[in-house]
Amino acid sequence: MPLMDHPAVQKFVLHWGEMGSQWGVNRSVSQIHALLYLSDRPLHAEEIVEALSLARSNVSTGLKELQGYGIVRRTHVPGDRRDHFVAETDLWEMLLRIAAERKRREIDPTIAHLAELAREAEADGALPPHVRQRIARMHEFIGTLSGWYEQVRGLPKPTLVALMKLGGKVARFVSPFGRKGDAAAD
Amino acid sequence: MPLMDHPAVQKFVLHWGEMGSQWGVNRSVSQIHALLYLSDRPLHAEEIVEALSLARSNVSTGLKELQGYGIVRRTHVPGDRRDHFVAETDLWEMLLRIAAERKRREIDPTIAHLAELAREAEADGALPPHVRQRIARMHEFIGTLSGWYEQVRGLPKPTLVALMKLGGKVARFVSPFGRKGDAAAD
DNA sequence: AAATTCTTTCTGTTTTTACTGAAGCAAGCG
DNA sequence: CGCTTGCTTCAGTAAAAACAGAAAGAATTT
Repeated sequence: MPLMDHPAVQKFVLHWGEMGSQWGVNRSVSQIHALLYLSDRPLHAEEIVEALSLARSNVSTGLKELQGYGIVRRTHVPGDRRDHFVAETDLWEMLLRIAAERKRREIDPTIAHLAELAREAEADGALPPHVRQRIARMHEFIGTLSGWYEQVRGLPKPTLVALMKLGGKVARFVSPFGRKGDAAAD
Repeated sequence: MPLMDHPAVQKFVLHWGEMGSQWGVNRSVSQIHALLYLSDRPLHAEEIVEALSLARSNVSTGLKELQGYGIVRRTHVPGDRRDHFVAETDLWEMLLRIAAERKRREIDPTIAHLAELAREAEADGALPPHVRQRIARMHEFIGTLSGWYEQVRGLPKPTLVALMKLGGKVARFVSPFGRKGDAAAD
């Protein structure tokens, strides 16, 4: 029984496609991803074509994109020449990879661009000081976020999970003036 | 001298517009936002029209959207009937508000949808167990992230900044006997 | 190496989204 | 009031993105 025949699968895939498009990801791409996520075995392109009623070419492009994000990978099924595909099922891993790739594609170039702009702004005497300052602030801000991500991405998953569960409580480890090591657990 | 006459401003606005569209935000909307961010005084719609060469109606819609995100607000300039607009300049505040709004619009409905799906999946005997499990896992995962956000958003800004600067080092509070990749190095 | 099977790339079409200009509406002013 | 000014909504148009089908390109088999 094909996966898509289950109403729950159908709905999941449709919603995931919607979500994607709200975040700047092509709807077909996120649908393919959703389908693979719910599959417990590697699928080949033709199966995806049938499940989602997409053109073969479209599926090919979509798979490439997903592989670019590192959340889908090709595998081989013994005795079958066709490429098969599986999605990352560890959701932390998935999130971190998507984040990494979007950072690489969008954030890093933005930081570079802002750095360049900040340099130019420095040289431009006619530029109002507040503009210079706001560009610099944005540059710094995005840089800080980016640096934070770089650090967090390297943490072992159990640590991430623990931190997340801790939520706002981590705040007690940091006090505006105090020492960072002041761990007053309750 | 109009803001947009400065090359740095021009470039900033264009790049910000690009960025926006990659994240599912209308290019005009993010351009308007960029312009207001760089302005040190409230602008009225007509000024934005001229600066960005957009239709008046378009600017009106864009401003409404930005107000919806809570990152632009209307002000009144004494002796002028027209509405004027200023952008939030505190970047933390900006980020948190955008996050809050996107959560409200996209994440919360998704969680609700997943909850509904999970219920249905429970009842559907024909549904393969691994599908049930993966839907449940996704539901839980997004719920956890969402809960984390709710906690973090409430923290005072200096605390946020401190935590961010601390980066991966917060890990030592949660896994005292650090593991691979853990930020053991000072 | 010819034929088959599978994948990717390319081009034209469709669909969606963004945008404009006009019309409608509201508020303040003469 | 009725006129002016400013804002929003709406409908048609333009631009952009997504998509399908055809053609080309690899790889494998015979």
